[in-house]
Amino acid sequence: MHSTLTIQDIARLAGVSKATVSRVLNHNPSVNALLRERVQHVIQEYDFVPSVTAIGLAGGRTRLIGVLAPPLTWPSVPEIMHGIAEYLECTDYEMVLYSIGFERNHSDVLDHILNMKMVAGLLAIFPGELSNHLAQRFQQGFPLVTIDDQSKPSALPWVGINTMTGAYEATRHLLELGHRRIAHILGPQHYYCAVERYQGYCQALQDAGIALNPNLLFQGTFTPASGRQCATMLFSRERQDWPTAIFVANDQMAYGVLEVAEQQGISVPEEIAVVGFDDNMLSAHLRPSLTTIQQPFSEMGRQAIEALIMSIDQNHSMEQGRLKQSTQSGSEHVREDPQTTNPLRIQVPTRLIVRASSGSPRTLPIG
Amino acid sequence: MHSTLTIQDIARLAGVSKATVSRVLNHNPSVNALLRERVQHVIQEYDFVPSVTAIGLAGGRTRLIGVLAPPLTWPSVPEIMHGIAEYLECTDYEMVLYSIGFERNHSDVLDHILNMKMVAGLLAIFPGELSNHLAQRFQQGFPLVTIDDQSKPSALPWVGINTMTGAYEATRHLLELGHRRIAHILGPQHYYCAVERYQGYCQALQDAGIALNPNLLFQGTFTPASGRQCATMLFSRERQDWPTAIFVANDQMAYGVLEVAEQQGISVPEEIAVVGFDDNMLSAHLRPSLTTIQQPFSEMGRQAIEALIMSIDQNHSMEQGRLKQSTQSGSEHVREDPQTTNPLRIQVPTRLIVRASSGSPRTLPIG
DNA sequence: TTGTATGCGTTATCAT
DNA sequence: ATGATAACGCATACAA
Repeated sequence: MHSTLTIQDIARLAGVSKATVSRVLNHNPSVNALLRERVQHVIQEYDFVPSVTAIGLAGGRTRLIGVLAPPLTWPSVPEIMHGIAEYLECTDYEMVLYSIGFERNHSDVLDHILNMKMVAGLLAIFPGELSNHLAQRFQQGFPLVTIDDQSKPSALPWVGINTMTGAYEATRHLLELGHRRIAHILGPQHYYCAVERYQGYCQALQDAGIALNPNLLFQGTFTPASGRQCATMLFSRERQDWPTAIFVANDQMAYGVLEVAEQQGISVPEEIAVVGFDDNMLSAHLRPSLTTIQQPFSEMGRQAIEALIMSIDQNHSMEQGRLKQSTQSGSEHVREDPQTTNPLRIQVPTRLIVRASSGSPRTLPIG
Repeated sequence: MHSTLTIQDIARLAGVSKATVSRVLNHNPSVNALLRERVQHVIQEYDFVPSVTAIGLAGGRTRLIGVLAPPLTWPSVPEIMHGIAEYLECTDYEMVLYSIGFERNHSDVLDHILNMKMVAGLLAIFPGELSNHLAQRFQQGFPLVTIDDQSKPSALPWVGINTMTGAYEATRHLLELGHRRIAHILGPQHYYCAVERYQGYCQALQDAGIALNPNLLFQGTFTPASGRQCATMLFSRERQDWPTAIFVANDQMAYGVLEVAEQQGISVPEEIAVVGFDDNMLSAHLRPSLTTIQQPFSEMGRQAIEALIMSIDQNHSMEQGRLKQSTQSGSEHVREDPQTTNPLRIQVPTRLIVRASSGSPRTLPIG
C-alpha cells in the first residue's frame, strides 16, 4: 500500500545496492543465492513493482505490446482479443489497445503509435490496406505480427487460416448432402479472402464434375444487408431456377439470407440449404442454427501474440549481442535474419460445423 | 522515418534549447510566437513524437489509462470498449487493456497494475466484488471510474443505468399488451442488478394491482443454459398453469427460452410472449427477434472515459498547485475534494425496444 | 522570454 | 559477486 517505493528503497531495506536489486528483478544468475532470497523477501513484503516508465527509459525496452484492431463491435474481433488477453495474463507484458475506426488515415495513426516508442511490438488485426506500411516498418526491424483474413503471401509474419480449404469443405458438405445446384454469395473482391472463398467453391464443384453456373453467383459486400439483397433477387426468380443450396461467403450475409427466407415463408433447410463462413457467436443461436466454417479466432490471437513476444525477446537479445561485438557499422538498420527472408506463417485449421441450416440427407429434426 | 530522434535533436535543428522545445510541446504560453512557429515546423517535418516513457519518468505523469474489463467475449463488453476507444481517439491518452479472467484473484491483479505506476487512472468495467478494493484506492486519491451494473450507491464514481426503471418498463409493456400472468426468470441474486430487475418487475405488477405469484418465478444464472432449464420446467407444467408472458432478466437467458420454445413447437409470441433485458447484438437478429430493454453500452463507455480523463487532469492540476504553496503536511494523502464526499453518478437512460417476441395486443392469447 | 542544470527510477558499464 | 555511477529522454525550478 506504501504508495511510491523505488528500487532504492528496496535496496536500503535489504541492505544491498540498487544494482543488486535490479539484478534480482531481472533474474540475473550472477547473484548470491542468499542475497537473492533476502532481496526477494523484501520485494514480496512490500509488494514492490518496478516502474515501467523507468524501465523503458533505462533499458530502451518496454513491456508494452500494441494491438491495432478494427472496431471491437466487428463480429470476430472480441474473440481474437480474448485469445490475446488470455495469453498475456501469463506474461509480464501488457497490451495497449488501438481500436481504430475507419474514418481517419490509418498510416498517420500507425506512425504516431510507433514514433511514441512506447510499444515493443505490434500485433495488427485485419490490417487491410495498411499492410504495405507495416511491411516497411517490419523491414526496418520493428517486431510485428499480423492476423489477416487474406492469406496472400506477404513479407509480414502472418497468422491466419487456409481460407480456400475451408470454402472447399463447406461446398463439399453441400455436395455430399446431394445438392447439385449450389449458389454462392461472394464477398467483396478487394478482400483477398473473398476471392479465396470463391475459389474454394469453384474447386469443389469442379472436383465433383459440376460446371460453374454464373447464374448462381451473387456479389455481396459481407454485410447482412447485402445478404438480404442477394436473397431477395434469388427468391424472385421462377421456382425452377432456384438453387437447392447456397454457400454464403460469410455468416453475416447468411443472416440476411435467413431473414429473407423467414419473411417469405421459405423453409430452411427443406427448401433451400444455407452454409456460411466464420462461425460468429450468433450463428449457433439463430433459428435455424447456421452450418458454417469455424475459424478458431481465439486460437489465432494466442498464436499471434506468442509469436510476437518471441520475436520481441529475440530481437532484444540480438541487439544486445550486436552492441557488444560490432563496431558502429552505421547506416540504416535492416534485418538480415531468417525472420525477414522467410517470414513466419502460421495457418490454424478450420472446422466444418454442421447445424440445422444445411439439413441432412434424411432431413432429420434437430438433435 | 528517422528512427530515434530526441527532443535534443529537435532543439539543435531549430536552433533552440531543449527546454524551449519542451515548452512548445506542452503548449506553454510563455514562448515567443516566432520561436514556437519555428520549433513546431521542425517537429512536424520530422514527425517527432516525444517518448512516453521519458515523459512519464520526468513528469510523474502518464498518458495511459488502464481499462479493467471482464473477458471481451461477454456480450456487452465489446460495445462498451467501442465507446471508450472512440472517445480516446480524439485525445492523447492511450488505453492499456486488462481483460481479466475469473480464475485469478482480482485484488492481486489490481494491486499489480497500480503498483506499476504506469496508468494515470483506471476505468473498471463490471468490477463486481472488486468494488471495495477499488474504493480504497480511490480514497487514496487514485483517479477511478466504474461502469457497473449494480447501481447500489457506493463511494466510487459510477456510470450505469436505472435498472429498476428499465425492468419496470419491460413489465409494463407486457401489461399493456393485456398480459396478466407474467412470469419472471431472475438473475443470480448476488448481482445487485438482478435484484433490481426483480424489484422493477414486482413494482410494475403491484402498480397494476396484480398480486405476485411465486409459482411464476424462476431462478436463473444469466446464462443461456439456465434460461433453457427454467423454460423446460415451465413448459412441463399443465397448460392451464402457464403464464402468457415471461420477463427474462437478461437476453442471454431469453435466448435459452426461445430455443426451448422452438424445440417444443411453442410459438412465440402467439402462445407465450418473451421480453429480455440488455439488447445484446444477437437480439435483433434472432427469430423471433427479441423485445428487450436496451442499455446504451457504447454511450456508457464514452461517458465513463470522459469523466475519468477530466478527473485525471483535475487531479494533476491540484497536485501542481499543492506542491507550490503547501509545506510538506506529511502523512497519508487522502482526498478531501467534493469528488470524494459526493462521488460522480451518471445514469444513462434505457429504452424499450419492441420487437417480435412480445407480439402486439391483437395476437394476445386467450386465457 | 529563453537557456542551464537537476532529477525522475531503472539498466548497464564499469570498477572492486 | 557486488557496489558506485553514468546514461536514458524529458520536465521543471532556477538563473540569466
